[in-house]
Amino acid sequence: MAVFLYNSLTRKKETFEPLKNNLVRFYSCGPTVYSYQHIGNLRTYVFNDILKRTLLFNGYEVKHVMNYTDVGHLSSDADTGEDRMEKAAQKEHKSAQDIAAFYAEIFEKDCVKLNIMPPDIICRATQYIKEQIEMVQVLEEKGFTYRTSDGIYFDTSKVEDYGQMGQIDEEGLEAGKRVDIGEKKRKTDFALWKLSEKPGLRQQEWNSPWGIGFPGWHTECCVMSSKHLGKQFDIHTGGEDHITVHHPNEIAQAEAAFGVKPWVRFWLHGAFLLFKGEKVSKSKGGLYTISELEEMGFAPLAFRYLCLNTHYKKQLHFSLNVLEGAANALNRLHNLILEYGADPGDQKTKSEKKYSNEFRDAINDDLNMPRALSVLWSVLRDKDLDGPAKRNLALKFDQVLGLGLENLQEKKQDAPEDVLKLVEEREKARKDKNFARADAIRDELLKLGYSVNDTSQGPKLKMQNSKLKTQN
RNA sequence: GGCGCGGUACCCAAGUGGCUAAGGGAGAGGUCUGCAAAACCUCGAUUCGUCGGUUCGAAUCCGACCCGCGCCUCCA
Repeated sequence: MAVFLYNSLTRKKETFEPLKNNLVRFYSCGPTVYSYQHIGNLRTYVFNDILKRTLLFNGYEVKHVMNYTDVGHLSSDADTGEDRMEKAAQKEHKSAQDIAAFYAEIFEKDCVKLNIMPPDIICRATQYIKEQIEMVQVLEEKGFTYRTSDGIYFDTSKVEDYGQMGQIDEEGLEAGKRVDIGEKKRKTDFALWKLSEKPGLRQQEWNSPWGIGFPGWHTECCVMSSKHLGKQFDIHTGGEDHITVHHPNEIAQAEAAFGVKPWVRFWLHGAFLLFKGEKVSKSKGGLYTISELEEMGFAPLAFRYLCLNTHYKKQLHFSLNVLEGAANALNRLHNLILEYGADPGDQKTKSEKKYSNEFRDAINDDLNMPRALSVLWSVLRDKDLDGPAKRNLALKFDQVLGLGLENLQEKKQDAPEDVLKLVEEREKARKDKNFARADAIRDELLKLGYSVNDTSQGPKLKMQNSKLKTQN
């Protein structure tokens, strides 16, 4: 069964096959670690994760590399403006290194909460300065660069099909109108090495053949990916904003430096998450972090469910309303799985095979998770399957969905003493048919954050997820 | 201005030429329950932004128009 993926490079859905045997070499553009990652950023990493899990599900081996940008990402793609790491360091009175470490750690914790599998290798731009300089030297030797007073630039006119992926028509670019292109020859040219204006002021600067300075943003991905994945590899991903600037620039310089074409076979891009009808930019602020959602009583995996419910290439209109819907669905899913219990019977029925195939077809069709979820719900509704069989299938599907079905456990025993005491008291009241008292205790427990459900096996205590009633 | 995406029920969202237009959430009714909760059952679009066209047949293809959004500044 083949995996079909939409390739931004060809703008078509193509059959995926690795270049080398069974190994998929996969690079994803990571965050610039100068601030918190909001749920919009995180959506992209959920997308990376389902791609990776789908490949693993299909029996491929995956080598996944991701970077942290911790230098040189300027506040403008016109190659002007401040270095965002430097700016954040100044603002928070910390070293750039500390800023990077601090926000990287938070990002990693958020990924764990979202069940995002960690990359095999994480690399930081500042640890590959030497290699970046070497790459610029290669480009210089091959005649792809020119020098201005503030740095070394890549000459995009030397590349025949520059910007193919972004369908860039240089005449049509508005950049020249809105942004000073400085001494660049063309709007599309980009910095490979920026010289420090006054050496000694920046926290992060290095010596180079051209003078003290720092690397341009686009070089790091080429250098780090080739170091760990080779000079040609299978998949490169990122957010949809990279289709027009960052990735065309990477392609141009990598193909120029390495002499390979295509440098990367498949380019996949995740669509943005929108809030209140528009995209949320960090500069405007105002989009939630995972921690903030947790404070509102939402489980992080509810957000993952929400991401899965929309195809990755389609923009997702986020609201607390919609998140609550996802939280309810996930809750129900968890309840069902808990009810089914373990103990799998091993005989495979016909319908189990049918559902497995349907699921695989869905995920292999350009990661169609909404359809995959639909298959899951069909399984849970099927009258001909018993509990353990349903649970079995659900757990299998969850290898890709990552909704935490495997480690579900009743959460009850860790309730505080006084809560347990109230539950006991309530049971006594119920036995005495003192239902008024029993109901009063139930209300009391609810205020303490616990709900009690009476079942044939006695009362079940549940931590109450304070769910927001509708806002937005 | 250049490039691109989308408009499917109260909400989110699959489906891109042909069986009854997936699925989830919310809602309504019912079973169970001392009452709840959970679970289960039943009911929700003769219709897919609008208007034309192609076709035996279109939500799906073509054209025009209306609306919303993204990238080309920051950002995933």
